[in-house]
Amino acid sequence: MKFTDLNLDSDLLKAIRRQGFEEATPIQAETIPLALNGDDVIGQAQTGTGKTAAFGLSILQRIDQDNPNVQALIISPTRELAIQTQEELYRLGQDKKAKVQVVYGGADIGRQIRALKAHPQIVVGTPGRLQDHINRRTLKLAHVQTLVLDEADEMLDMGFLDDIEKIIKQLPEQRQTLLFSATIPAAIRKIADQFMHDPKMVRIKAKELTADLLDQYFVQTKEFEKFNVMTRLFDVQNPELTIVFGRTKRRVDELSKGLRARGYNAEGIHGDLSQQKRMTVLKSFKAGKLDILVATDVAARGLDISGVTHVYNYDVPQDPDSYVHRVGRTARAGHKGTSITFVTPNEMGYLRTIEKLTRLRMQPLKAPSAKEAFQGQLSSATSSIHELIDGENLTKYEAQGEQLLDDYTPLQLAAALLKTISKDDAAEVPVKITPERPLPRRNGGHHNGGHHRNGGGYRGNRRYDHNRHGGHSRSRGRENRYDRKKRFSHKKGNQNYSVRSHG
DNA sequence: AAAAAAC
Repeated sequence: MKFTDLNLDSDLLKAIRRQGFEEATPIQAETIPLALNGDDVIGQAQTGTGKTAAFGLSILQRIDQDNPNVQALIISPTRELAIQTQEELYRLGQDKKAKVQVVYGGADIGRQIRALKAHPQIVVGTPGRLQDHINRRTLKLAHVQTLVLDEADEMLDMGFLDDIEKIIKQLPEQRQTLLFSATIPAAIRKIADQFMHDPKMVRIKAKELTADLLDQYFVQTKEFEKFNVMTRLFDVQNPELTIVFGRTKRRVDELSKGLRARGYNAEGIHGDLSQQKRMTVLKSFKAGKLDILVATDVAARGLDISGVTHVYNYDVPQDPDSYVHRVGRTARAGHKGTSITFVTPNEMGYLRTIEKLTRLRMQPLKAPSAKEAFQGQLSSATSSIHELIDGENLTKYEAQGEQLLDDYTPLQLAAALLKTISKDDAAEVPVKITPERPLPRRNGGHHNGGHHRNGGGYRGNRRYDHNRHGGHSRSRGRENRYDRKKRFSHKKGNQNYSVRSHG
């Protein structure tokens, strides 16, 4: 179905066209007519199916841009998702001149208050800060016509039920409610019974998340050698846009620090970082200035980052849903993706459970040997140097003869090669990652025993003192494209050592 | 058991 068949305003069609969309996704094709008709809708769909535009377009169509009141409210589980939703609505609503404001915690509330005074017609936010604005009476919801509960199952899991109920009580009874959720457990049904009127179900078949586009692997490895195995895999695969998921915030800190110590271009993101930091990290990852994003599950759901090639699960995810969401960050929009999950021998049961419940299969992958990793590094360095001398400027260099020697002496080229492979290089920095407490037993449903408090001696917290080696960055950031002299490190290529050859 | 979310 094409967007032009959906009875949308020319303003919206213009925005859609400008973004290069033509075909509506299944969730859009089914949801938009219902929502335009004013029906309540329960949409069962994973992220990445285009559900933001599904509710966004119908909201924008029904908005009265001459009415200064807040007419639509969208509640999101995480700040990043709220920001992303606001951005998408802004893009779709530009020609319509509808104002969209996002509010979330960890950011200056004064600025948000001023922005809310400027009369946005659509407000996107996270539960806590929305509640805060409501209490301060800086957000008035008396004229809201449409409420969207995005990632509703997620919000319930996070314990937002109370907040959401409180917010809903501020809304007019006469309104439209759109609820989106990947799963529809009993608790969601209850919310629907309580707060929705004769909702229409739109169900998108659990997107065959896989098969052709996503290559899923697992690597069996002992806890203490995981980190080394991971960097070897990086050396073999040359990650460009890679997300590494860790189980805890502390782990994410240690992993990103360790990766930087070994010269990888990595940054961490989790809920204890300032919102400022979270935003800059995500932004630079999206812009390709960062090769590796190390994240807790804060980044597992809903985030749409184009071009992610690899997802690593440094630890087996706690629950199957988490696995599905994490690996769903790659293989998006028709692109291929690879996921690699590390599993210790006694966690194999978890892996099998995930496979069973998600009906997904992971292929075993052998950890690369040190030699293979070394060859991977060598190959990267070689292709870097090749790029220096015969990349886009080959013809120029050929025409100018000795110009090459002026720019890069053979000594410099040799040094570049050596730097990448040298024993003194950052690649050799030993990194110690504090072992995590093992996962609780799956059966029985109750966490018996094992209730040590955090820091009860278990996390002995011996920090490794990394030698830092300044200067040598493995960044292949796109912004450095023309800064050739600095770019002595690897570049992609290296197909020979692709992970698929082990499959 | 952990993560997310309001100061």
